[in-house]
Amino acid sequence: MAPISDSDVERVRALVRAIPPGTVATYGDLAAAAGLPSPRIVGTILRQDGADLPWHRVLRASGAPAPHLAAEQLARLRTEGVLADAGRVNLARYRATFARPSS
DNA sequence: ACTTTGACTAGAA
DNA sequence: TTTCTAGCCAAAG
Repeated sequence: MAPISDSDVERVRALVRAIPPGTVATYGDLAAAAGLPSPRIVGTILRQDGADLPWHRVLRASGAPAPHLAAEQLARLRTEGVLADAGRVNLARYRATFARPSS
């Protein structure tokens, strides 16, 4: 399968940077907006090149963060006004909207 | 070249 | 509601 191109990486990085403070996005949202075939790719990219991004605004589809990041991530979100209930954010309320490769 | 891993998800149980 | 399963797909071993 096609390796992740540099342009894909940059596209995802730009999208993450574009998530407004106080809002969040899911891996699936980013994958769709970047035109990637699977949300896993977004995780792979953030693992490799996400250290300098506001990665704490990226959640799973359930509204909960990835398990190994939960503590740190929820703490950071709290400081920008994103409140989590029982370890999960109310996506209906905080989710940022993305322009997708339109039809 | 093959197998396992992982910052995922939707659907079933 | 939660946990489990199957599908996913690039990277790492």
